[in-house]
Amino acid sequence: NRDGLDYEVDGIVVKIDSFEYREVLGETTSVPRWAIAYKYPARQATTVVDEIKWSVGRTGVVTPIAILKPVPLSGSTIGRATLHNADEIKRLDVREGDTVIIEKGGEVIPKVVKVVAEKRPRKSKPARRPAKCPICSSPLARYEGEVAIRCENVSCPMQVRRRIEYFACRSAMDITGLGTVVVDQLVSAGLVKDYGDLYSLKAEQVESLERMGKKSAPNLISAISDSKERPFDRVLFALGIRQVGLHAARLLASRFSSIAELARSTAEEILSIEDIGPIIAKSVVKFFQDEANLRVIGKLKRAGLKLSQKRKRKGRLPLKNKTFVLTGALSRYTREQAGDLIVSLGGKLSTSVSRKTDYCVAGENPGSKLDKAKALGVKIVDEEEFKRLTKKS
DNA sequence: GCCACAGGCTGATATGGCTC
DNA sequence: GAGCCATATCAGCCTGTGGC
Repeated sequence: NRDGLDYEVDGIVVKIDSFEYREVLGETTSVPRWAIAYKYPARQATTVVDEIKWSVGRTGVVTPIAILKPVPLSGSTIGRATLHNADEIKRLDVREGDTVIIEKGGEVIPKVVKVVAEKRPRKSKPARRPAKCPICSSPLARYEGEVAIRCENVSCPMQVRRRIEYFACRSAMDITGLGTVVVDQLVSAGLVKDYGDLYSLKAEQVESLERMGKKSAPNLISAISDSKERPFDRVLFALGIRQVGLHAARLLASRFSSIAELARSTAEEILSIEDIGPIIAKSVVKFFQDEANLRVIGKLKRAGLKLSQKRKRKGRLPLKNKTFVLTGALSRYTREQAGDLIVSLGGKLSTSVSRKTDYCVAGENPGSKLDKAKALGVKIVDEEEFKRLTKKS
């Protein structure tokens, strides 16, 4: 019905006002021009804020977290909720000791919705943002136009730990067995001062750590050694250059064939890459101007990591200019494999759905991205169809 | 300058598997 | 059995980019 309809699935009412006909990937199809999905309201719970803690991330951003009296909500027990930043604390006027209403956004993420003002303790004081880093006591800075407050000490022990964790994480060097706790131990024991030191670790050194033994120590050393095989773009991502995530790292790797070439490049040269703007370009240049970063890269080079790549010959790119979003679990591919496949065939992988998305690949238990894709008229494909699309090459 | 879009960053819980 | 890690899923906020 071109004029629109309302329908109901499992108690969820979807209203479609009208349709239009669009050319989607060579097929003429009808898509809703305007639609609203009515969903169940999020379930809420009431609890008390025991404490507001401040955590330090790898970039030095200091983030407030509400430590809550544990309360069951939507199938899990909530004990913490991010407060995002000092402005959010001010907006909510949340204080230690406050009774608050919480809910799980999208049934996953705990969120403080509001404070129950009438239950506020008499002597409560407004939460104050710290003047010093909670870890290293360095003064905190807040730059004009930025919401975040930052610890500027690049040697802050927490930043060092987080950078190493980031370097080792799955989407970077993918070092199995090197998680938060092991990184903490390595840094505390003085065995590692930066991620470059990982490659000179010996099994005997690791063995002496808590909960490490004759089996896990060699496993960790072997995992670190295996990571030397990660491709150039992953190494670039793992370096932790600010503003350079997986996507930007791939773009840089497609333009520069070695880290030396990238380090020599000017902001203008970097800026000439499509989708890279002045902020990212400046951030890359600044990274390679830092002596400490160059020293760590030296360690990586001596360890034999892939700091260069051969120019790729461009084969057929059947997915060229097509943007994909993945939601849910696929049975034949991990998310990473599916993403790599899309990129290798010329496609673009995105994390959020928009009108510009060409395909939403929906696996088992898809999330809200599928709803959004449907509402925007994005072509939805299942795993079989995804396989056919990628086989066309 | 405004706006839409995309990516980056930080944070959350649950569960299964592995190691000690 | 305890503890840790990996994995999966997503939110919310912020920022960068490019088009108009």
